[in-house]
Amino acid sequence: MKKITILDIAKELNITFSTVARALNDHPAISAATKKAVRETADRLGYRPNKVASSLRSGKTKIIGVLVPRLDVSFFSSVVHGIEGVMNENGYTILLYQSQESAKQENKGIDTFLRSRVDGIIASISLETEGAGGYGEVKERGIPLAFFDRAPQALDVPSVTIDDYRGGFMATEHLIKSGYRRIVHINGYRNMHIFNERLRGYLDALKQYGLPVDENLIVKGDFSLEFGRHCVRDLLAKGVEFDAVFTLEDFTAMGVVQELKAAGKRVPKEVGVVGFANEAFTSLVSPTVSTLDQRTVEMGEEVAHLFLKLLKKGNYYSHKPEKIILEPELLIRESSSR
Amino acid sequence: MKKITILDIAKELNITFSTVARALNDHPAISAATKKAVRETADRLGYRPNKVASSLRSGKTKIIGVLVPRLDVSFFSSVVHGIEGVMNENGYTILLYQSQESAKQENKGIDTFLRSRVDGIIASISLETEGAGGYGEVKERGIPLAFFDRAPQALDVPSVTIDDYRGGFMATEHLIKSGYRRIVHINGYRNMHIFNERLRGYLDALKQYGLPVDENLIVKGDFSLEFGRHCVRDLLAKGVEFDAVFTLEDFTAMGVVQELKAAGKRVPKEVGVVGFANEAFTSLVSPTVSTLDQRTVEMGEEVAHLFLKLLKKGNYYSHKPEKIILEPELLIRESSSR
DNA sequence: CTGAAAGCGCTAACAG
DNA sequence: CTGTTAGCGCTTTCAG
Repeated sequence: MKKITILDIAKELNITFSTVARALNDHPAISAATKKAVRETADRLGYRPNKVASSLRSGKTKIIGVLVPRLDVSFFSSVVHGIEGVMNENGYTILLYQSQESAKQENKGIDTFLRSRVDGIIASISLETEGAGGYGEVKERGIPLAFFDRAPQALDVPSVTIDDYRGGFMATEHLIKSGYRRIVHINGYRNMHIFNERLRGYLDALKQYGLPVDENLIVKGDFSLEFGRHCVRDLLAKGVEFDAVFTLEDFTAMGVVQELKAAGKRVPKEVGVVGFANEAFTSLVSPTVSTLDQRTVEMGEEVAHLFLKLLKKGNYYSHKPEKIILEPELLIRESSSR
Repeated sequence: MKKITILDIAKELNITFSTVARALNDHPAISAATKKAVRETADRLGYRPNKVASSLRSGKTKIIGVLVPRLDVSFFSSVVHGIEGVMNENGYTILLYQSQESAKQENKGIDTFLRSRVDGIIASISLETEGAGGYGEVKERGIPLAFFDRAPQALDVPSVTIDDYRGGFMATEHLIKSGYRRIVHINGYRNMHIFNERLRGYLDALKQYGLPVDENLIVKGDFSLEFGRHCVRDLLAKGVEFDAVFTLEDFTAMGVVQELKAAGKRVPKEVGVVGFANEAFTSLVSPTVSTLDQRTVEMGEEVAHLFLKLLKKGNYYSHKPEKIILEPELLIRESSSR
């Protein structure tokens, strides 16, 4: 199939290609008759505008780069689902890249986006990213940039996050109010802001309710179901007394529940458990697991809207970066209800 | 920040831009000294090659369009994870589009990809797609195209799917061998090939083991946890006798288990249940739910590899389309073990 | 209302 | 080994 360009349409109609271009772009200074004729022959010939050419000329690609750690984590795929939905409605397409939680791979992604001349980048940083990572250059170049959930503190750009401090606080407060006193908190060993915030919420809740902070109850490690099981085994083996566990995310919480069951501890009767993320399984397992909802799809839609709003304003970096903070929702389920 | 082009580098070094271009592309006929000088000034000036320009000129974008129903379904996000990983290693970037299960939206996606001059398209069709949908044109235009999981039967192009017939057969056979006799099958009301295949597997297994086909035991509808519950309620209300349920996917199976429990039926003692998809929750709930694993990440990697292999061969459509069929894995868990 | 012409930044053939 | 030249298919001024 021969590639059809505006020149072919022009020849067909004995007009110039610039008239064709204008007709196709619905330029006001073109007669309705010409427009109609152009559109008809365009359809007849199977013409498809070449976005590559128009991008080169106009300097706009109508493409947004989306850089996330990994798409097989439901949190991220849900957010991307939200972003794509909104961007698509507004005429943008998504160029997708996964950092696989690696800073090096993340920088490759940024480089690819820069070469691809995306109109902007929406990202959530990898676990390895330090400081602003490779995003400093993006901002310096004046390319619109926004973050969701995992935003680098070192860079002052728009973002949409949830209030992780509140999340940590709410989870802990809820456990305290339910009568639990020795609350273990399993956090990540990485120095990531959102993790630190959840920890800070945990600590402040203890403080506010007059409970002592016991370093033995604060565990750091990677997050996984297996790590949750490991923590419980370890705590029990060490003879550390505890009556509740608040974890950084749900799979760890699930591991905690499983291992507690295996050790003959009743949940929530003897030990209360609260996770984080509202993974699908938390409402299906038994006992159902209390957790914090992170409003994933909404987060994606919000960051897309914020981004579009700023794009329209023009001069993306001339305004004070807006930072939207969503309130997490505490879902009290069986694992912490006694 | 001024945009740096090869011309700026050329001026800086008092050579022509074509030498710069060749140096950057590591052309053999350029002296090592020139290459070094060019690379250094490129770095110093913060040069980023413009992919838009090179795509326009070369006719290759190094972009693959990936069109999936929705990314908030873990099956699809896992496959896309696999596709992106492999494509990325091979220098391709992913342009992402969601059909949201709508044929109209799917055609918009195809149109966008065509305009974007993607080097190829990997897709899984929407529930609404009839015949070849908008993909016929893609093939006619000679643009490389491959499908995973949901491939239109009307179009003879490469694909990677699982053997849904085998899946249906294995699930049913397993239930029969476990002593279940009156096996309900909950299928979708849509006329989708992979669903029909699972049904065919179910029917053939019954036949092979000499069990009668009872139309009352075959239910069609949408798939969701709620629909699973509804089916069980309905069957019980109608007084239909059954001792096992094989569902089209896992959420329906979960609903079945929940409703059976609510009705005082013991799973798997009185009723066996087998799902499809191996969603994360199936191994975490109680009883754990037997299901068929669809090898999602592998499916993504396979389709990407197949695609790349064909791209390299050139003349994408001159070979007989390869159709890779992966064997599903039956995961026998508590819900069907008695 | 339409035409002419320049150029976005690069690739690649042809010359030397 | 390096330079010259001609586009890729569009957008966008400037003319008429």
